[in-house]
Amino acid sequence: MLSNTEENYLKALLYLTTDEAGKKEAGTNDLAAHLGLKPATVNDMLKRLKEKAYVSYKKYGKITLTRAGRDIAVFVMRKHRLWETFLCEVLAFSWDEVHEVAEQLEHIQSDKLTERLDKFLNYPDYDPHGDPIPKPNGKMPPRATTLLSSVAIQQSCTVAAVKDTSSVFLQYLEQLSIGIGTKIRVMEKISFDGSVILQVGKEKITVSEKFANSLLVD
Amino acid sequence: MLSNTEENYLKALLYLTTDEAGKKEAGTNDLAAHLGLKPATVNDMLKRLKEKAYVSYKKYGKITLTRAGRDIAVFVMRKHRLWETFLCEVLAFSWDEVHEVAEQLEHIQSDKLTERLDKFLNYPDYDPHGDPIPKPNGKMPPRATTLLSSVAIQQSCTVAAVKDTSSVFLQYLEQLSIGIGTKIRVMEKISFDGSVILQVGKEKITVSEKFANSLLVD
DNA sequence: TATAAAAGTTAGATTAATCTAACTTTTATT
DNA sequence: AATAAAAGTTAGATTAATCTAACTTTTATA
Ligand SMILES: [Mn+2]
Ligand SMILES: [Mn+2]
Ligand SMILES: [Mn+2]
Ligand SMILES: [Mn+2]
Repeated sequence: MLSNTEENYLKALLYLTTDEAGKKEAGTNDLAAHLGLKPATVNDMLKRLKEKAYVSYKKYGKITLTRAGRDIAVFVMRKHRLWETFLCEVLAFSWDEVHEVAEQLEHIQSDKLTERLDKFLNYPDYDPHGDPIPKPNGKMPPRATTLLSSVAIQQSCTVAAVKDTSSVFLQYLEQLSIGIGTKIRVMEKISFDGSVILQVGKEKITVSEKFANSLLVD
Repeated sequence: MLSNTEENYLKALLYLTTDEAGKKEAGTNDLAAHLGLKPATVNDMLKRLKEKAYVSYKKYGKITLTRAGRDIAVFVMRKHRLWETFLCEVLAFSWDEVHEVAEQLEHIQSDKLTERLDKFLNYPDYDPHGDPIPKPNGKMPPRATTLLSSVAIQQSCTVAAVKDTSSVFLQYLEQLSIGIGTKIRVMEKISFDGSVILQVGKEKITVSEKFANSLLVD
């Protein structure tokens, strides 16, 4: 059985080598930065994970997850997102508070618990941030890919996910009464700095380009 | 912040030095046996816990929890029992399956989670085994103390708690349709071997002395 | 292409948690 | 009280996970 630490490495690798982080390959430094560790530390751990056949790489080369490694990482991600959903929907946590606790809960080892939790939550497809929750077979519901910034003027859309899950951003969204499912109409784009003027409910608000690049919509 | 391991030592000490285990004092060997470790290992850890002022003892002497140590142990126990209750009541686990998972969940660090869980469960006083759940202030609801074996003939009583939480016993109780709250009438006691004949619902059943010493009643 | 910068690796150290084997102190039994 | 047994401690080793400092390889750029 894997340690929490090993699971965290695999999860970080999954993140770094999938769409989310942009790139398809990950190196020692990327991992170290993502996990808040030193490259030397990561290098040691990678040797162990390679030994156990969870990752694959050659000296000085890029790192990829093996099938076994990816399966574990996906399962940890499944647990993380199910717990985040539980915390929000059942225990009334706000969406900026759940991540830290889910980081711990994702390591609880009990298949029965995971499956019962999934059932209790009525088999959700997305977590509170709009991220897809992997199914028991490892398949993922489709992830929204359209950025708010790419929506044409006068078009309407629905918030599907947040690309940035930092507390500051999530709390700002809260303040603007924007959440998953909120309808937004793009009114105007300012060429000068990329700002966008949106219609949200009865309110007209102006947001930055950075903001418009951090929201995914349908 | 304490490691899971340290929390387990403190919880074991709480158990060993309270009513439950009979004795009031605990030694290195007791602790080692209870935790499935070697005395040498426990000795090392005790030095660290003493250093951190969670336990108190002198060389070759008996060990006791300090106020700080006991507070932590009680809080871990609170979490353990709340999670067991959650697993049974909300996720439909049976009472012989919850302990193992609760052993993991009891170490999740989030006061907010604990308090929200308590609220969600409607502030339960007892866990699925009839053990009292400590309140946030550390106070415990009263624990049942009457053994089924001490109930007089022709007296009726209600099952309040199990003294033995092993799977075999819990599953046996299940099979006999006996759970917390079940009404039992003591019909007869066999002097030869201490067996007891009980009336449970419409059934008349005979149980061993060991059995009668493992159930607590009101 | 030569060299500097970035990325990755190795060596050596530290801390927590565990073990075995040997030793010391306390307690129980003759 | 003497001695045997039990309980507790110490010494020395191991493994996982981390670090710093120094070194090597790869990549970028002048
Ligand atoms: Mn984690
Ligand atoms: Mn999430
Ligand atoms: Mn535990
Ligand atoms: Mn219990």
